[in-house]
Amino acid sequence: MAYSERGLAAGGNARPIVSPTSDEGWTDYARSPRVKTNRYEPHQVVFYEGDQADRIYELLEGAVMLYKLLPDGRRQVVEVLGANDMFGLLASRAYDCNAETLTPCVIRVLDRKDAETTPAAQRHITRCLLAQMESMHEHAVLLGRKSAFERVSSFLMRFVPGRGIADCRGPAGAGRDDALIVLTMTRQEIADYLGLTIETVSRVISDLKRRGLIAIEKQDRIRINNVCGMCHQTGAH
Amino acid sequence: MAYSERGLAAGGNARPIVSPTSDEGWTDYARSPRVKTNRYEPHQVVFYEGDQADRIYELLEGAVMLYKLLPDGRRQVVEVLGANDMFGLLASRAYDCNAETLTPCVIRVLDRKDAETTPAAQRHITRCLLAQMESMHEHAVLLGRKSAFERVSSFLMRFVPGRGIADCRGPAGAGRDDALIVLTMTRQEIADYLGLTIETVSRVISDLKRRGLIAIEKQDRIRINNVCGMCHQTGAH
DNA sequence: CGATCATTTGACACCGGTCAAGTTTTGTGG
DNA sequence: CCACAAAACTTGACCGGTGTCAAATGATCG
Repeated sequence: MAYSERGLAAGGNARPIVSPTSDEGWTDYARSPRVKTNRYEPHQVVFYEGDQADRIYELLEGAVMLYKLLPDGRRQVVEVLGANDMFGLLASRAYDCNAETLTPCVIRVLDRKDAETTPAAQRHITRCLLAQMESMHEHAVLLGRKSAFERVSSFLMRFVPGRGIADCRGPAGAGRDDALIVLTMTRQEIADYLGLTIETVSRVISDLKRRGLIAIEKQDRIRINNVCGMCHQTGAH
Repeated sequence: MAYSERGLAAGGNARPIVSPTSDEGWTDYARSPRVKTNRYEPHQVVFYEGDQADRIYELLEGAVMLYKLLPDGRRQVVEVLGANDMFGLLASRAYDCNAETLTPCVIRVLDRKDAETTPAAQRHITRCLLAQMESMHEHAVLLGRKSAFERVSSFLMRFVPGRGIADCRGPAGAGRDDALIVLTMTRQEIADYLGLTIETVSRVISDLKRRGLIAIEKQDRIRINNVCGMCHQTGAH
């Protein structure tokens, strides 16, 4: 039995594990006997590309990345998922990606057949897919058309809530316009997500620091000193 | 009234316009009074990014591309769709891409609300989304990690049915292993799809020709002389 | 405090972009 | 069917942004 399964079986601690954003009776689903909720450690593999795909997953807490490998070892992280995202969804019999946690995670595991035959589940899944599809489109632009600077800037802006989107309301008040973001990915993971090398990511971050746009408080805690200024580095404005 | 709408309103010609691959009563949907079927010319815009998204589209015949633009004019084609694909699906209120026909097309136009409330439509939409998501993952690998040669080779292999997939059965018979493919995209569109410039696409194609892997019969008709050989240029083997 | 791993920095090479001709193909009108 | 113009594509020369390889520095954890 995997650690993650024991984790909850034993788990007497009362932390709620039901998704807060339940829409239209979706969480009724969780009452099914075939639904389990598991805890995962950081950097634990949820499934491998090619595995028989008879389960689908709902990420309740934490962050998960999906990635694909080329035979020579090149890796591309194709999606980074957050709370309430679903994954392991597919058209074919086998998963098309590897799924690995970035942080400690709480993940609900559903039987694929159940999910496919429950209308409420269907709606929820479709909604997730639509949102993920939009992210993929945006990411295709990043991978196909943006420079290394723009890629890293776009990546950092992802973590500033409410900013950098189409209708960005600009800085909240007058004066300073900064934000602290906490990275859950290593430089290597960021590089594999942005289609760059680790060295290039590192160089761009150092350069942004040198130019005063950001400050590195800890390796994984970055302060953006001028959110608006950073936004103009993304290529989207 | 747009040309495309008149096209069918007047259209007395008896060409069948119902999708051949109807699953589980999905085509019942087409009987709704709010469903129209339109014809489009090549390079006609179906909708623009930012347009109010109250319709969804089902491509019955032809090919459509979805693309996004950056403010400075850089373009990324994010998806190339074929018969039975659906598009204009979204999470948000406005389309996130531009949609433009590549060839003459027959497109069924559905009311978004209708589609959202019809279970059979839901299933069909979800199925399309799942297939499109897998393509997007594959394309992210191409954009993020493949060389220009690998990108163009992968692109060409897309058009050889049954080959280049995971379980490629290899050449059908003994002896020659060639295939003729007909491109529906210009070099510029291919470049914008593959995240390259038109010059690089042209150079790679010329090089493949020089090395005898392909032959250009007409600008848009390319013969792959050695499908297996081409496949090994894609980076996937 | 030392070992290990992650990250940064430097030097250099090369792939693919840019700019600028050519050349071929397509379309139009006579 | 031909002549011409416009568009699409190809080719060449050059350069710059990223990748590669190697070493130094910094973080983490026993």
